[in-house]
Amino acid sequence: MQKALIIAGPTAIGKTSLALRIARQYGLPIISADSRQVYHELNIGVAKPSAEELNTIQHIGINCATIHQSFNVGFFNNIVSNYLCNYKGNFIITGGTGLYTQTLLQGIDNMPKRNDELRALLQNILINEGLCALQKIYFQIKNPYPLKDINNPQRVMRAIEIGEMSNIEKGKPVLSNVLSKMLVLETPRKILYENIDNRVMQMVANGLKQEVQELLPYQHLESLKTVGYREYFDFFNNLISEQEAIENIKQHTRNYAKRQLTYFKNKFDATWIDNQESKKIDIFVAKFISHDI
RNA sequence: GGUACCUUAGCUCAGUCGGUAGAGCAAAGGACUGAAAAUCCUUGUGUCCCUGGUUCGAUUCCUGGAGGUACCA
Repeated sequence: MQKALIIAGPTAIGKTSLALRIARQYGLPIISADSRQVYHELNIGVAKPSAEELNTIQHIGINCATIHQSFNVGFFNNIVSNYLCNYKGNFIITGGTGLYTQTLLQGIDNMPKRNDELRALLQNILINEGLCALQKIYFQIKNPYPLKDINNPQRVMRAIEIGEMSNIEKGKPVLSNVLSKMLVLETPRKILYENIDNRVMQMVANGLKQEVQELLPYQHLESLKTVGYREYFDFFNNLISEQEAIENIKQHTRNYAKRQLTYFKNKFDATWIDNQESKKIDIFVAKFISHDI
């Protein structure tokens, strides 16, 4: 049976390097479940694997979109689905975007796609009349998408976009015929936060500032609402010093890592292993990949 | 050395016309099926710098001290 090893965990914990190592060892392709590495314009700030690594090992889900497109889970699902039409071997899934991984496992229901015109309209209502106005629209829907989070403008807008739930069909998970196992890398919180700070400094040393500067004309795109870019935009817009921008990047990356941990903890059935325990990790991987089940 | 202002939650600061105090950020926890590195929710007892005084009662007013900032010398 076709198998997928899923490597998850918070940012800066070493998912990419582990995935590469295993990919080399077993000759497996890597599917990247990362909502920012899809954009070919973003490199340093999204900790993308190097060009050389991308050339040596087959990657799916990297450099497959442009920042001018509003990429989303739907696109991601299709890309992976198409790939698996022709590929029947084992593979690795890695990346920090929990939603993307979850969707592969659980499927995405056949709901209306994103509608940019409607979004623009709703966005206008939100700005001019406030969230209450959007909530009113939502409450008028007869059979609405169930919302737990009525104070979340993004969610309310999406629910309005979905509209009546009556015609929604269940989607079939892309991985429905694949045997999968998930490994979440972990480390004490304090060490994780130190790693994050160090990696941010590494990104700065690698030229993050220049990468962001070149993207300055596109700073308002949704794809650039991304940690590492936003903060440097603030610097280039003379709102904060470069030092402050770097501190903010560290801070926001830590916040992000925490959200990822919450997601992985509560949405998946996974094995958690300390990222230092490479023997344990190797055994886990070998057991899963090598043994016939 | 003189004058003025400041000292309150881990940080930045509100505030109490005298009845022991609250925002933002952080932190921790949580939600999340087409923006997900996004977006949203929950959680705030801290010698209110120290000392003495006035007062039923002081973090709040007054005295003295310590530390800081600015300006003048």
